[in-house]
Amino acid sequence: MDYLSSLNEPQYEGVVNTEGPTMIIAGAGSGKTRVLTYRIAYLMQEKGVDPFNILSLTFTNKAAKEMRERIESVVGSNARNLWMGTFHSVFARILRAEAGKLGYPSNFTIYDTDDSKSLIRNIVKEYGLDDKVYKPNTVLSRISSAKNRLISWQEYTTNPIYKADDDTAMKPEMGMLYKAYSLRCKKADAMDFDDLLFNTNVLFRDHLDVLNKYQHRFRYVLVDEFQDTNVSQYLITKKLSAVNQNIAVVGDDAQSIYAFRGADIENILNFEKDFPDLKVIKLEQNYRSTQNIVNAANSVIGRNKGQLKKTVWTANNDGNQIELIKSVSDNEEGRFVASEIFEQKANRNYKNEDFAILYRTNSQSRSIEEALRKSGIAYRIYGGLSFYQRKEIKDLMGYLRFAINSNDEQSFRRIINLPKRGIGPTSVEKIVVAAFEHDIPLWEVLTNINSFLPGRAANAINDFVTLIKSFKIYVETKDAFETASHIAKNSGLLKELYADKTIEGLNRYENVQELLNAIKEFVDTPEVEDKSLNNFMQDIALLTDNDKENEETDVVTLMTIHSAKGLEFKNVFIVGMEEDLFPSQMMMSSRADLEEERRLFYVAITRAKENLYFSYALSRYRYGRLLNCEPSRFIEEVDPSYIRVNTKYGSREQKPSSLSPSRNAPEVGSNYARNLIANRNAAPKKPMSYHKPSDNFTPSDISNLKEGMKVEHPKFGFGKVHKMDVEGSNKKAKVIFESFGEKTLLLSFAKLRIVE
DNA sequence: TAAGCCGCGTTTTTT
DNA sequence: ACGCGGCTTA
Repeated sequence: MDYLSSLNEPQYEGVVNTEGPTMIIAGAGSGKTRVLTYRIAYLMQEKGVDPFNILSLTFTNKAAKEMRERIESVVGSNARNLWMGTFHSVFARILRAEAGKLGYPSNFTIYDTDDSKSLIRNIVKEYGLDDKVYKPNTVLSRISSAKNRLISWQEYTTNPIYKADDDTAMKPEMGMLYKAYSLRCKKADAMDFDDLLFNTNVLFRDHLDVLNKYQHRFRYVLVDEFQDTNVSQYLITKKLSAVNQNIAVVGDDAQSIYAFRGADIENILNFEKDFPDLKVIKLEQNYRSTQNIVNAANSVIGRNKGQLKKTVWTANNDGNQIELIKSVSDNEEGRFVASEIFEQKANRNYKNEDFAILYRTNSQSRSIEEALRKSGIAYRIYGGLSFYQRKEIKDLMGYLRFAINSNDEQSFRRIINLPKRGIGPTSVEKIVVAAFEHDIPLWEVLTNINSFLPGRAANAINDFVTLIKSFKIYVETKDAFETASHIAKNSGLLKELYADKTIEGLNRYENVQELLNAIKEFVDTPEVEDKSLNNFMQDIALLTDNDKENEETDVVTLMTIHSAKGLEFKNVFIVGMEEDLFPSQMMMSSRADLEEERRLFYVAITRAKENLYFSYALSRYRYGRLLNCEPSRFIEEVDPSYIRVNTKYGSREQKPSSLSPSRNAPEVGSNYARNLIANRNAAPKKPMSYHKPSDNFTPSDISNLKEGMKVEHPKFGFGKVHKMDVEGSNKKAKVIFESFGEKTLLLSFAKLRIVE
């Protein structure tokens, strides 16, 4: 095993210490992936473990794929037989195999977030609830967090604790919605993302024989990015390794950035309790970055209170200081970044692939993208609107999904009147309600439509059913590509797209072709045995754009910091370093959240190997408005000795003072003209601007808040506290603002300053 | 049922 | 800015 000689002491421990529970705390750049790969290789080669008995769980498909490739380069093609993938994909696979035990068909549909939200929207409407109170996002995240803590709807609706919480939050119907949502998913033979984990827990809880089978199959369990697991995920891995106890988790609490998704740092503490003879290994030497970068990162993360003890150090060179680039606008920021890349490529022989531009939100990519394009620098954007989220793709996928699972309500709603066949929302609602009230599957209602919906619409439905039946025959007898192209043609989707000769229309047509190409590729892959559409569709909801192969490789990478986790680049630009953008305004409510933002900052810094840039702009477009920005507090949090101000890009431009429509005269009566006039005539709106970051706006102040106090809110201005609700952890205050009237503010979120 | 107009909200990250 | 949903009208 010559590769073992390249490891340092703790790394070596992490590789060869294969028996019993192990926790590897791995600092950024400490060779974590290396340890994981070698550990698996070691298991296979030295311990003779069958790859079939090794389960390795990651959070992104990309990470899984990368690791598989790295292992393959050590142990060869046998690596293909490893159980390796994201939690969601691995357990979706197991759930399909065991679906019958839970009362699902094995071809159940996986609802993506859009499906979930639109289902919630429908339910809220059906129950006549206020959709401003019960916003799909809010409802879904409440349901999601319940599921991630393994709280079923049955428990949620009977346990008064949750009811009390929801009452305080003025959302008393939440439990009812959770129930209705769950029943509707079940009825549609569908699981959402959280169900994949929740139902795996149910499966292992209620079917000990099944649990037993997988406990023995997975003799070794490895979990990457352990700090990002939620309770639901943790319990699955704990159960699976209960017999053999061979569980290895690898993580870094300093890089936990998915608390918003239910990730629970407590898991690290619980792990020590649940596996008392745990072996803890710390990887603290950073091989990735320069001294300067490592030190800067340490100076940032040191500000967080709750971190495990760990000292990340490096033996690498000092390297350059972080360069701070100031610009006047988001567009200028883009230009500066582009010209710096251009220059560095020329002077220091870097290639495009040596650069990454990281930002907090996907929407920030626009200005950067424009600048790169103008400079002729090849780039690739990760994330954003996924290929699979585009309307035309979702439409075709809707047909494919429905042909496979004809009880899938969301697909049904999407395609039933597409192209138009004279079936409106009224008929659709009647059908869905009929299925629910008679407690029969949707498809059964559709195939017997005459007894439920007499009249004109019934004929149209019957035609639709005949069409779908003909598709189902294809699904049963032909391969995925033949089926999909048949459906694309005969559904009328392709024809409709083809008729659209606008640029967007052509794009959409091409996108559909691209999907068909992907299916063709799937069918032509020799290793794929089952070439049915059914098989192709299995995990498609779990795929994201990031998982597609990229043709061009020498490109600058643009991505959010979240997607950059686990990656490294020689040169990294962290752009949009502005207060309220990064750290995000949304996150500024409590200290716990600020600490998560800080960890995110830490992740961003530690992606860089050689050179790091911070960039901020003094103004930025958002919602079509030019907003004033201030430098992020994070810039000041870095020990100043590691930063220098870049003077090359001293701004020559004037900061734009107002939004000036630089287009041709708008058509009279057009939406644009209307908005323009509306904006001009709008009340003397104060220019919407980011408020100054001020210690006066911290949550600590508001704990002293009392009725009758005069307060200031960064957005609503001055007001008087009318009423306080202090129930549970959700403290709320009703405030009457001078210019905005009465608002109820959740105090843990509100930025209030007590005036007097 | 379809088309057209109007008004509203956007909250950040991913499986 | 932009898209979506709701509402009105043909």
